[in-house]
Amino acid sequence: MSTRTGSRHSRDDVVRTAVRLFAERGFHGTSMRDLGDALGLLGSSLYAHIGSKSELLVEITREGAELFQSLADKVLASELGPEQRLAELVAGHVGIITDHLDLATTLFNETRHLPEPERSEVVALRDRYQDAFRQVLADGVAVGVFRPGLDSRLSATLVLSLLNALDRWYRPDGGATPAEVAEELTRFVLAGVAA
Amino acid sequence: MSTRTGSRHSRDDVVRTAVRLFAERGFHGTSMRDLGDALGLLGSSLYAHIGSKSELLVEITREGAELFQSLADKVLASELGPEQRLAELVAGHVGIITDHLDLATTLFNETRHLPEPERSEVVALRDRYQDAFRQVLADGVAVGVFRPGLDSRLSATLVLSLLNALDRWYRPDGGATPAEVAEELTRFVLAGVAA
DNA sequence: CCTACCGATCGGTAGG
DNA sequence: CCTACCGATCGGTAGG
Repeated sequence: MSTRTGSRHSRDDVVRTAVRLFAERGFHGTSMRDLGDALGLLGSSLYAHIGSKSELLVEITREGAELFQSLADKVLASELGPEQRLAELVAGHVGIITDHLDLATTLFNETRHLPEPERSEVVALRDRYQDAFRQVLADGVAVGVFRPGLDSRLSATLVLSLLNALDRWYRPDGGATPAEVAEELTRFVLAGVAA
Repeated sequence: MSTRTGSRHSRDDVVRTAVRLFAERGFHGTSMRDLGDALGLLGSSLYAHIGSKSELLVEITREGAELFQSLADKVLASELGPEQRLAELVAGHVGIITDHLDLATTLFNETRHLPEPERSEVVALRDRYQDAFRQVLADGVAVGVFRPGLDSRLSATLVLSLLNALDRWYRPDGGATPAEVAEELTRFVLAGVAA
């Protein structure tokens, strides 16, 4: 429904529309003609803006992975204690997903369809991110605010399981605001690891 | 690596191989020729056993959804209290995923690619299953074993977020046995809803 | 289960 | 960004 007359699209328009379609139908479920249709041009015309279909996926997943990585860097550089750090990670994570729902969905579901070496790079970023959670949990155990004997690796996996599933059920027009969701998730997570 | 000489495949061989490939590469990332290759025959030969590619996905997702539904039916028919019911649901859910990993992965990731009306049917089964969790949580609040004021709908979503993510990280050759995973998940879930 | 195909669609390019 | 294509691959069928 965008104005057609005289409207040329930017490369960014193409990327943003690709994020939406990849999230809705999957990478292999979206053809370049689908993407062109959504923008009001031919599939072949997309190649004036991009080099290839997989380039789009690379760009999208990398951008998503970097959002999470920036959050971890910020929290780890802070002066907060383990409990506050965990709460900041949870709230920040929820914020990224609620603000960039299609980006997160595409990152979580389509990373496996990335070509190498980009797939391995995104997986490595994800592992680094998960390790930030593991570190914060281990620190909390060490200073006694989290349960003694807690398996920090497994617990990081469980916390991220909870957080990453958000893209599967959170909808902006749903009952809860992002802040309410973050609060509820924080409560659940802290209960799960509390001393 | 199956014996090739004189070996004809059953329809079930085709379905089981499809589950594996759909889990690994996704429905749209798996061609009928891929599937034939994995079985040692031509893509076109598959049509001696099945009617269509989407029929395979329908059968696979329906089978998966029914496993979970059977669990819910069994637990709801039991004489257990809410806490024990929740523990049985968690343990049973973990058992289904660890015993049928590719089936669960395909159910969770590929349901959206189902044709209608089958997609809606599977979604309805999933909603019924989720409602079993919601009911058990609400009962537990009513009798005082779960936290007063707990939002049973949201909590059911969170519990299932935790459980369904299992297919993303559980590996049979990983560090933890299914029983250990179930125990850890039960602990985490019960902590999250405890009074 | 293979041979021999089918029309449709795929990602992508040359040239303007 | 369109016109006019390309070879490759898609799901699927007829006939044996």
